[in-house]
Amino acid sequence: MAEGRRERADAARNREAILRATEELLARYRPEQVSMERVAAAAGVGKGTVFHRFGSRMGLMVALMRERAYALGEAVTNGPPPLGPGAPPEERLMAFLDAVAELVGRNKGLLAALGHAATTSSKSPSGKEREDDHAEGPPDGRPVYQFWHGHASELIAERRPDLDAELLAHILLGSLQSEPVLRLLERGESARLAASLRVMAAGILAGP
Amino acid sequence: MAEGRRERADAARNREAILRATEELLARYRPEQVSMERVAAAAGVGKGTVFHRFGSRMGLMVALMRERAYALGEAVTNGPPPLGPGAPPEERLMAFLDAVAELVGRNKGLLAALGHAATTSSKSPSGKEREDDHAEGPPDGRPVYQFWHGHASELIAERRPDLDAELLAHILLGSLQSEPVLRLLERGESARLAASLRVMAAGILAGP
DNA sequence: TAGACAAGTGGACCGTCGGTCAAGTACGCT
DNA sequence: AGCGTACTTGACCGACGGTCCACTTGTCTA
Repeated sequence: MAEGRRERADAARNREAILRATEELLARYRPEQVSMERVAAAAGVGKGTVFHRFGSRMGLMVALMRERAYALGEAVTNGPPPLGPGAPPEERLMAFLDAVAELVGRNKGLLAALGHAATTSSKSPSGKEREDDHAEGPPDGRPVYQFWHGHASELIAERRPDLDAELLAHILLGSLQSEPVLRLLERGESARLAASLRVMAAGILAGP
Repeated sequence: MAEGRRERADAARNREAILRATEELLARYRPEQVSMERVAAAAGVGKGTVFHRFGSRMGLMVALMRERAYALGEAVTNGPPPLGPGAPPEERLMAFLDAVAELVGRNKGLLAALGHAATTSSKSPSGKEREDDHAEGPPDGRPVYQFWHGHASELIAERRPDLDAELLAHILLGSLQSEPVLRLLERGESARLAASLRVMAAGILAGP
């Protein structure tokens, strides 16, 4: 891949400005109050530019999420144990859940915005696909959630092949999208979440 | 409570028509495509009537949810074991999770719509509160989710007072709001969900 | 350095949404 | 029958996500 020519300098500058503006607005206001128009205004560009760059509200949020999740993705695939390869599955899963809880805790608004974007924009009329190239994100090009889910799923399956690892991983990770849990995170209690996730993971992995 | 006079006949008829229309639309279309205007048209009433009766989109969805959850609420508080009082906590929790998974499975669209309503309507400008009286729902007047959470939470705490029962209950129940899990339910795999919820619950309740 | 062409930009515009409201309608009580 | 009031209605509102296209600007070539 990686076809086509380089990105123009002004375009890159604007992309950055939009991302940073979204970040700041998301930190200051509730996600549904962060409209694309407000983002554009805060970034000092026209609304059309935002859509040109990111395609849709969903696209913007995903791009921001990828950026945030990049380091974790790297650590998981290439980093040192216990997050990276090498440690036993249960330790890797625990470490991973800790890291995810902490990451989500530091980015409370974004997860909610992603959820909001997912339900709000019932796919743009034309199924355009932007933001596929030049993507920061997990090492491969897959969306953040799928990467996380795949990882957790594999770790569970490795230790307990008798269980429904895919679904269990969804349940574990799904809690991060639940409103009450998000509210908790907003009050800075991500350590409490991590502890409970560890309890659940331990319960699952404790074998027959 | 229960003050004021009785509900007028035409009002009751319309309330019923609106509820049934919402039900049908939710079964046939994705939640974000079920607009209040469409509901009104399908029910054969004006849009204003829908808002007069239910206050907001959220109010409508909550009313529908209450109606659906009424039987479960009854069974849990007054019914026979293992769902009702009498059985040991772990059995009650298992039975409850089974029942919830099945209920949610039969009402896929509604949960998603509730989530959508929660993020979409950032509370109506005037904080009106309708639908507080004449509410079917769990025996008390509390919203469905709070009732469910309270119940699961108590059962966990009863068996494992050393754990963070509140949070664990949120995580368990929160999975029902997660998109991937909802998609699974849409494909009729509620038994699979129930099984995995049992695994998690067992994992939590086992031990010291 | 000139100039040409693609890439990028901006904001008026569109359809739709959730929600409001004032004016009209009809129920139920006496 | 007649009255008060609860109920109904649809035009209306502001805001949203998303589109469009005339216009500007960066960059590549000669």
